[in-house]
Amino acid sequence: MALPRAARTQRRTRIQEAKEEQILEAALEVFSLHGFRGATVDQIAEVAGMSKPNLLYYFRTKETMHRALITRVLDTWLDPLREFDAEGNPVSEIRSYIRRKLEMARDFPRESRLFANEILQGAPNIEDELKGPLKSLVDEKAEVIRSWAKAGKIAKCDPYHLIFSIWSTTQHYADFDVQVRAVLGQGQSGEGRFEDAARFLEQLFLGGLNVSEQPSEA
Amino acid sequence: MALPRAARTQRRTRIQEAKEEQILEAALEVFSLHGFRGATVDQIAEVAGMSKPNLLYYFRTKETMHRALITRVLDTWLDPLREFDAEGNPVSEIRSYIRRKLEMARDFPRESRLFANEILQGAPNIEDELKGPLKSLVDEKAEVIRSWAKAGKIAKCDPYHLIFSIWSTTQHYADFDVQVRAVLGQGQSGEGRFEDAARFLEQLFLGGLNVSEQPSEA
DNA sequence: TGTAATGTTTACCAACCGGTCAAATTATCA
DNA sequence: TGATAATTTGACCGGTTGGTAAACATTACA
Repeated sequence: MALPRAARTQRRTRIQEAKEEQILEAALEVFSLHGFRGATVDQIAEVAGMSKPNLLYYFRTKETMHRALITRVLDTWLDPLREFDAEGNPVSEIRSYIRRKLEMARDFPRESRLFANEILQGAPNIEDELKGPLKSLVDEKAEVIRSWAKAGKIAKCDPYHLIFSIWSTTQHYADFDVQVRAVLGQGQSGEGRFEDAARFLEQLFLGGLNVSEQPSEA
Repeated sequence: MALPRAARTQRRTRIQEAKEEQILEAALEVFSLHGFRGATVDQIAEVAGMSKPNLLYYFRTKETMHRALITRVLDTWLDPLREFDAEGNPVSEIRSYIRRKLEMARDFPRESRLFANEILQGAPNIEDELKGPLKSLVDEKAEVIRSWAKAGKIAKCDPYHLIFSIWSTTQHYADFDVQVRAVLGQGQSGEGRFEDAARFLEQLFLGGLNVSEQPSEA
């Protein structure tokens, strides 16, 4: 038996790279729909178009696969927040952030659901990453928002809860898609859904944070 | 063998009522944490403090148990929206609704997570209830909100997305509790969490909807 | 080309899953 | 009390699960 991917030192074969990609794509599909415990290796293997032992040759356990998927997705998932620019115009920065998050909910709903499943079930595998890299990034951007409020550029508000509310409102359209569609009915379940949401959320957040509404010294 | 609960016609024994309560309580604990497919009957039986066959004497299948739990919780879960009063003052009605929803997220996080799990995984068992009773109730309240906007009492906005945003922001504190705690750190993870959230959300929604900000004819 | 490393498959296993069964125990009430 | 109905239990079953062993096929490369 050859050494599987876990034992590789430097170079990765073309075939390794392709297969691992193929597997993680299938794993995303299945994990995001059923959660960790609800997903089966057989199912992932079938979606990936390979036999179960072949899959387990690249990822020795179900958990290895899940962890690899989570860490990769978490990284790209935080990109919109990283782009948050302290030097930019507060109003347009917040507006862009909302828009980008909403686009991600529209274009990458599986990634959003993968996280939602993980967090919902107590985040047994990624608690460290939440308390580490995620918290650091949020702390940094919260400080930016606080400075904007202090300078009177936006209304004073708790920056952490502002970020939470942007996360929750935007990701809602990915995670609770079934409910949103059910409530809106067939008429508005099509494409216009996200445009309406974007318009509403812009009004909500820019209205709620507008400094004309709330003088910097209340 | 006696007839189990499914065959009862009218009267329920004290012992039946107590045991079924005991089982649903345990089922809520386990289903809300692991989802339907991730939860095991053995686990629920253990939490309920009884043997698996004994549990299955009251609920013949895992799905029966899950369905009973869902329908019961869905009913109480929608209470805050039902209290939404068309005759009341728009601003205080919306404020009360947010406060009640936030209190439910604080006091009944397991119920919130049960739904989140269900919706997230495609709501295979409750799609009908979403498209029926839930949609009807939301349609009714959306019409109320629209009439308030038309009368110039609040800013014009899409009432459906307003409701979605209230749901998502409040339930976030139950469903994503682990993440919220991780980001806020140990300092603010205690009790003050929900009070800060309430203050922020009130500012956000009442600011975003205030008619002084957005004349009824823009 | 030859051969060693890499990749793939078939057959299989022990543990666990939801659910059944019949026997044993307990509550009900004439 | 005694008989009948309701409840509880241990043993068990077929199917599924995550994972393994080893033979087989393919690729990389000297």
